[in-house]
Amino acid sequence: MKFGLRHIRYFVAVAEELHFRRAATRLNVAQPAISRAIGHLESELGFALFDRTGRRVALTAAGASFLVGCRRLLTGMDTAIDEARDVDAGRIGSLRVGYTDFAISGALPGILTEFQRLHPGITLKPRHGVTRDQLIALAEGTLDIGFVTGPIALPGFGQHPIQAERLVCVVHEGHRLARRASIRMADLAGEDFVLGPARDWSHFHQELYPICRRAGFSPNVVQEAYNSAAILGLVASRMGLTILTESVATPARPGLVTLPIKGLSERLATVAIWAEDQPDGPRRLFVKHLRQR
Amino acid sequence: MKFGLRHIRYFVAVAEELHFRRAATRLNVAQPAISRAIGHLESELGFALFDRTGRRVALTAAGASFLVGCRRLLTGMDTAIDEARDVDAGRIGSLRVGYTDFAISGALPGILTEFQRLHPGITLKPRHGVTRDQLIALAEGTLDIGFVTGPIALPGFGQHPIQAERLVCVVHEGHRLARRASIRMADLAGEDFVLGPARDWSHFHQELYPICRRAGFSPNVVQEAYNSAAILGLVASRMGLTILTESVATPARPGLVTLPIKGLSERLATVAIWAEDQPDGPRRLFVKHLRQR
DNA sequence: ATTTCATGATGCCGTTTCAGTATCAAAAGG
DNA sequence: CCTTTTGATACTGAAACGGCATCATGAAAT
Repeated sequence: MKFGLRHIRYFVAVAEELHFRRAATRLNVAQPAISRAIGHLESELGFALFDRTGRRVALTAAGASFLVGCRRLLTGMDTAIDEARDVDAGRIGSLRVGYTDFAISGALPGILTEFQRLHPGITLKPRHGVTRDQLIALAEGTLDIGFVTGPIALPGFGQHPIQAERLVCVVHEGHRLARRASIRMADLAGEDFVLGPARDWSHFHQELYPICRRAGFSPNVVQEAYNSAAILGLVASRMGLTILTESVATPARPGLVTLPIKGLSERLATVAIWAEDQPDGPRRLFVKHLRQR
Repeated sequence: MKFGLRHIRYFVAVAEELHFRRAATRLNVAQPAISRAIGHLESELGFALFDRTGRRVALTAAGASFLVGCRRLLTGMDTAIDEARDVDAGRIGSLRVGYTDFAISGALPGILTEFQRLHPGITLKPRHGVTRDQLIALAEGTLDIGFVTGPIALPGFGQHPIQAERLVCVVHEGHRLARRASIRMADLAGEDFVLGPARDWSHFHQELYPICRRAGFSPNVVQEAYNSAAILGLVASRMGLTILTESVATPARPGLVTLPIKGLSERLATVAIWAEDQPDGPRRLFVKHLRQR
């Protein structure tokens, strides 16, 4: 097999035109080049592709068979290139997206849905994880992008702000504060708190504790629960109250009352974050999508 | 796309070895040729196929995608060539085979069955036709090979004898000759004959009439029927008697008696025949098969 | 830390391949 | 019989390609 794609292309052109000169014109090449290429191809293959009887050019049976193979070959070549190009540009591939309880209750579902619509070739692989675990996974390369509680100050990571939500207080309906239209942080001094575990929810705690301290107390945690749904369940079970973001607490649940907190300017930020030294395929498109929102 | 199959082959080799030098060795070329070919391919494609970080060579995501396309391409190329070669050699294709009533009752079914078993890639297309029509179809190129009543003397046609069958007489069971163990041609003088039409069965008639003349009579044809089954039906209906070959008459039918003819040395020859100026694909194999029987 | 080794990239040169121009030969058409 | 059309061939210059020698760099060994 001592011939190249060039021979194949010439052969297909001649087979379609059944005319050497027209094929040459179509290929922007002189006619002798075609004659030689076809001749070479035939001698390499060991059988004739065309019947040149007089000035009539016709495919032989073997030529007709070879033609379908060659067409498949050329289109296969094109699609192989296009697909590889798509993979290179990140338009095809998979993207592992981490999320926290706070992120998944906010803007993230909309972001993912819209991205999926724009880039159906990319398989999104969402996985739950607290901020700390996500940061580790990003650095290890087992996660492509994380949605975590911010702010984060780490070198080598790219970021984009997603949301900054007001904190609200959630109490059970029998609680002494349940009838109030709003509260102040100072009202919560001495109350029993239900929170996420300090180790896993460290970023949330780092936001919450200074706020409490400024209001003159330190939260008295009587129960730890491992996700926001469990926290709300324990609050409804009258184990205590909690502080969460608006979007987590907002879907009203029976037995629970959500109270806005007056005089509290702090908001809980959620940021998208990624490791800049990791190879970026679909991630680039995703970040671009975030920035264009 | 300014690259050839050579680049593809080199790329696949490097992708499989993940090592430029080993790939070069495998391809029996020097290592710089590989470096340049891959470099050229990458610059043509516009994206990297390999990550060359240090002395480690790894496929990029795009390279991995391109690799599967390239493998498909190469195997596709090989099968395209093999298939075309098979078509050229006549191992794949179709063969239009004509047959007469005499041929299809004799050796032909066995020949076709055996050929089909040996060459499953060839589609046999049997079609019925009297000798004259088959010869015309052969000359026109609408038939590849004919099984006709011989002998034929025509230039430009190849032939091969298939069978030479004894002629027998068929009478109805009530006929005056029905009890005889055998007859002679002279016994048939004055009898009513049922034969195929003179126009279509001309070759058969050309054999039969001289025989009758030599026996001292000319057959008195009272009915013409358009195939051997119809002839036998009319004989059974007591319209007359007929003369056919052994294999046509042998499957005994109720109401009919087959009589050997003594002193008759002539046999009815069936020959395979083909037009030598027609392109021969599967026909060559078929003729070879006939000659090897 | 320094040396050594392995490995891919690059410069240079001779060979091969390839395309363009001009021309030929054969067949179809008038 | 002459003209036109069309594929094949000869020759020439350019581009592609491969091999040799060498360089640059990163990993392993001391």
